[in-house]
Amino acid sequence: MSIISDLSKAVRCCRQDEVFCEDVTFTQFIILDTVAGNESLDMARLHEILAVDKSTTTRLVAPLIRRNLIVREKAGHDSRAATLRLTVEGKEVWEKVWQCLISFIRSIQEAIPEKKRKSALEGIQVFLCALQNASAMRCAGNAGSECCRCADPA
Amino acid sequence: MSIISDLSKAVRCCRQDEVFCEDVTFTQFIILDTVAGNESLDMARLHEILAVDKSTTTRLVAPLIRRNLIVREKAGHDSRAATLRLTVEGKEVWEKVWQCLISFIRSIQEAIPEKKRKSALEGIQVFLCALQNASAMRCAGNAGSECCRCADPA
DNA sequence: AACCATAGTTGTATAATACAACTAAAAAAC
DNA sequence: GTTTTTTAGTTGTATTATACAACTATGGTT
Repeated sequence: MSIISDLSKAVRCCRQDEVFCEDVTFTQFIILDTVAGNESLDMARLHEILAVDKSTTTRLVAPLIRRNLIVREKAGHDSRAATLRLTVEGKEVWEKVWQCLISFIRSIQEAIPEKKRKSALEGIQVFLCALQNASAMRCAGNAGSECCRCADPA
Repeated sequence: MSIISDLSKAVRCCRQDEVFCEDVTFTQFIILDTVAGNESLDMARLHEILAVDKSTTTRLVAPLIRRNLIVREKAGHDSRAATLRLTVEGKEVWEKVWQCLISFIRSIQEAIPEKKRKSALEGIQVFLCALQNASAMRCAGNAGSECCRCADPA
């Protein structure tokens, strides 16, 4: 139990620099990073990746558009759909935050005794898989249960 | 890098049942649990444990008081200070959510191959320590740096 | 008595998130 | 070709968590 609360605290600790770098939140960076990995990206694809409500995707992208880090265009195949691309400024910001994050991750790795690094990374991956599976199972398994109300699993 | 984003996603997955159980969020449960572990608890102690701003502690506790799960009293030693206690109803809700959580944690454990359980738990603990250390170091180490703005480490 | 520090609250604000309802476009059914 | 259904994304509304600044009231120090 304390692991989950520690997990939650650790992630908040991480996100506490909510204005993470270049006035970009961690979630916003995830979006920049996802869009950077493609010439352009469908909104539909983005909210699949983010695993949030479509409305949330719209809200998360809006400040990045407002700040001219991302530009939104009509998709060729469907006028309802939109595609996203990084602007020149968006690429610059993405690079800067990326460097920031790299050094942060490096300091995490350096804080782990070298002999334990491999098993730590394996351990956490196994745990995260289990956590996600358990969450998915809980939603499905408890469907209709009054005890728990669940959103769709990611 | 993807570990941190997976971590963030996993914790959100966990907290996605934000109305976790009995209409209590995960953070609210943490508070109930912390208060339950003591006959009564100082607010000052609570916000040390939560590692958030004092104002945030006030905000987090308010809905629990409003719903009569927690009661706030003046501390004996200092009229400015407040102490918190669970009500009878608060204890009932705590027990219910606790059971919920226990079965959730059990399903996480069951989702991990038995042979890997010990190393997974060790791995994640090592990682979380490193993450928290890295966060603290980053705030301290970068003090004054324009690149990163930091809140106080936890 | 005056000044400083502390405990907690309140005003203000941001970020993330979701549900319901909506518009407009595309796909399916007839 | 028309009608109905589905889909992509937006908007209204709302909650939760969080922090900074400023505040009041109380306690501690000089």
